[in-house]
Amino acid sequence: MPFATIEAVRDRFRSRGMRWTPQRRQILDVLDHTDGHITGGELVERCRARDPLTTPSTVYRTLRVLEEIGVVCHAHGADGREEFHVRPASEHGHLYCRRCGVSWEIDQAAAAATIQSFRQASGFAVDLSHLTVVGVCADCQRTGTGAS
Amino acid sequence: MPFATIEAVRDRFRSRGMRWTPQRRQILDVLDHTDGHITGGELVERCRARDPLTTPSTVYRTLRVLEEIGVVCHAHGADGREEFHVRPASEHGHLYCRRCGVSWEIDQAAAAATIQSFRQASGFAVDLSHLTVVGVCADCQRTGTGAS
DNA sequence: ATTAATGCAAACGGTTTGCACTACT
DNA sequence: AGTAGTGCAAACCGTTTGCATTAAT
Repeated sequence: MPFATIEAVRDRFRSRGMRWTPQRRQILDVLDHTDGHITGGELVERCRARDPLTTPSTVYRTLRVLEEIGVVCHAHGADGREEFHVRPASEHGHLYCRRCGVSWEIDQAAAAATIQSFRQASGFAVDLSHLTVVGVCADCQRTGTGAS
Repeated sequence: MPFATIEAVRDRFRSRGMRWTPQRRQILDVLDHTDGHITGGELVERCRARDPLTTPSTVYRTLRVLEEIGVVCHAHGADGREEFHVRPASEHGHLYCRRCGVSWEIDQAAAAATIQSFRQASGFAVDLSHLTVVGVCADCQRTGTGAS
């Protein structure tokens, strides 16, 4: 359950004079079943699986609104595409292996040293949910496949 | 001087059966005068400033080749665009403030704690040149402008 | 009734491609 | 001469927009 409840989000919409529509409910429902993050395209696809009439514009527009009201926030993945994180699911970043392409979540604990070091050095407040760390995972280092 | 010499790169091309052209020399020359990183679009622009006939396709194709032979490598900036780093200019990442939009380089020293913590935790080898850390800089935290 | 949200189709920006032509080796 | 590289224009992908229509309030 990434965010409190869908009803709470609905009320958040209404209290701002925005409307609650079946499409928005659908999107929220998919997000509610999403673990951590999702790209715009993936969200469109998953919505289409439930309702083939889903259109990208509605999905992207809703995502923008959801970001405004603090339900999601977006970062850019290793390939440059937008990646939406559901909040307040525990804030996290991503660790991406450029050899095997697998990615893992970076939770608060794993990022502690990173966040701490930037705060200490320059007072910079790292946004963990925006963090994508690229590199080579332990497995790929061992098997030494592929180029630099 | 981001890389040894342009001549060394030229020889690297030739030794692989690739050709040395005025366009490639131009691109290398611009990269040689680039401090740290540059986007594809910026490179096209700067080349055009010297030779208005420069075309994007040639620039992007050359960048791909340069990455193959290890002269540059690319990451994705905070906005998702490709950012090319010249090597072996000291490897570095970027710190980007989402309030004021300013960005700073993250050098080896500044990244030490981050790199170390990931290596220790999971043996992951962080690619510093691919690292973009987004957050809020000390100044913007103080002046508290804008929203989250 | 009002006006926010939708669906479409077309535009967008950054990057890539097919192809005929040019020019490096 | 042979083939890698160029320039063009058109395609591409993910995302955004204008506009007429629909539907939540």
